[in-house]
Amino acid sequence: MAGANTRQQIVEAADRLFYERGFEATSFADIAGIVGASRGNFYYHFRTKDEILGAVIAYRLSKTKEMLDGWESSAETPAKRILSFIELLLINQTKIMAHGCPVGTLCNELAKLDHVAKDDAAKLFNLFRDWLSGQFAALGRGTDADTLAMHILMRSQGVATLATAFRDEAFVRREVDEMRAWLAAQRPRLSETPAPVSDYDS
Amino acid sequence: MAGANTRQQIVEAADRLFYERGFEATSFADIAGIVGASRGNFYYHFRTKDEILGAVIAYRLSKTKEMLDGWESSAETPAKRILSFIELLLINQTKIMAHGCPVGTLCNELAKLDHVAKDDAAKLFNLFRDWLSGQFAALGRGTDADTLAMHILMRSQGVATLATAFRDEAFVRREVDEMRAWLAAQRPRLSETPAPVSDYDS
DNA sequence: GTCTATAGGAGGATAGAC
DNA sequence: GTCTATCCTCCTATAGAC
Repeated sequence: MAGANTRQQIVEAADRLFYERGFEATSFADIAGIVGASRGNFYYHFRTKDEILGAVIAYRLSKTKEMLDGWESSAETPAKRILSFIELLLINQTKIMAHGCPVGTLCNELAKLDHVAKDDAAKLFNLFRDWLSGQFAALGRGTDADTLAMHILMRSQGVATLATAFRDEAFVRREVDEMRAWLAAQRPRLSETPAPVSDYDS
Repeated sequence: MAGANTRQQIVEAADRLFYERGFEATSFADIAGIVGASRGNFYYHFRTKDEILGAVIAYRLSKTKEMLDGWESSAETPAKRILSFIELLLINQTKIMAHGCPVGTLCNELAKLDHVAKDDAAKLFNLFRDWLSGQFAALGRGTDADTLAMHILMRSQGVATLATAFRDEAFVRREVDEMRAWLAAQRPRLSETPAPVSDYDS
C-alpha cells in the first residue's frame, strides 16, 4: 500500500523477517502479510527474492553506517566509542537471545547456501571491522589496530552465538564485563616499548 | 540399499548435509541422492523430517562424547586436553571456513525457526561446556571452572563465525595462538590468593 | 524393507486486468 | 502501481505393489 514507498516497506519487512526467521524460511507471503500488499505486486518492485536480499543488505549497510557515525559523534574518546560497540550486546540482548546477531547469522546462512550475496553480507562485518580498527588506531595502536578490531568482533560474535543457545543473561553480562576490562587494558603501544596488559582477572 | 543399516546411512548423509547446507535447505531428495535409496523408503525409517533431525542430533551427541572421551585418554594433563579443544579450530579449519561450526550454526538455525528441537541441539554445547568445566576444575579452578569453560567456548564460536565470513587463515591461527596463551595463563587459583594473569600480549 | 506412483500444499515467478 | 488468477516446480508425506 501507499504508493512509492511500498518498496521501502517491503525492504524493512524483509529485513525484520530475514533476521527473525532467516532468509530461506521467509516467504513472499510472510512479507506481504506485514506490508499489506499482494504477492503479485512484489514483482513490480523486485524481480526475484535475491533482489530483495540485495536491497536488505544495502539497507543494513546504510543503517550500520548511520549507527557508527552516531557513535563517532556521541562518544568523545576512541575508548568510549569502542565501548558503544561492546555494549550493543546488552542493548540488543533480548533480540540476540532469540535470533542471534543479524550479521553473523546472515553470513552463516548465506555461506551454507553458497549464495552469490554471501560476500556482500560479509561487508557488514567489514564496516564494523574498519570502524573498530580506526578507533584502535586513534587509541595509539596503529600497528595492531586491525588485529584488535578482529579480536573484539570475534568476541562479540561468540557471545551472541552462546547467548542464543543458552539464553543466559548472567553469561552475557559477565562476558561484556570481560570485554570492558580487556579494552581498559589496551594502552597505546610503541613498537619498542611493549606494555604489559592483563585480560582475565575475574 | 543394504538392509538394516539404511537408517544409519540416512542419518549420516543427513548429518553431513544439515551441516553443509543447513537443515531447511536439505531435502529428502538430497539425502536420497547420497544414500542411493528412494524417497518413499525414508518414511519406513522416519515418519517426518523432524525425526531425522532428532536422529542426527542424537548421532552428533554420541560422536561428540566419543571425541571427548578420546581426548580424555590421549592427552595426559587437563591443559593438554583443553588444547585439543582449541586446536579443533585448526583441524577443521577448511570445513569451518566453508560451513561454520556444526554446533553453533545448527543452534542458530533452529533458534530462528523456533524449532522444537532447538534445546536438544543446545545439548551439544552442554557436552563441551561440562567437559571443559571438568578440565578447568582438574586444573585447580574449581570455583570458576564453568565461567572459564564458557569463555573458551565463546571464543571458539566467535572465531568460527568470523572464519566463515572472512575465510582468513591468518586470523584463525592468530586467535588460536591467543587462546593457547590465555590457557597457559590460567593457573590454579585459591579464593584467597588471586594470581595475576596476562592474556593479550601479542 | 524397498520400490513406484501420487496426493496435497507451499513457494517463487508470470500475465494481464484495472 | 496494485490487484487477481495462474503456472510450474519442489517439497513433505502417503498408499500400495513387490
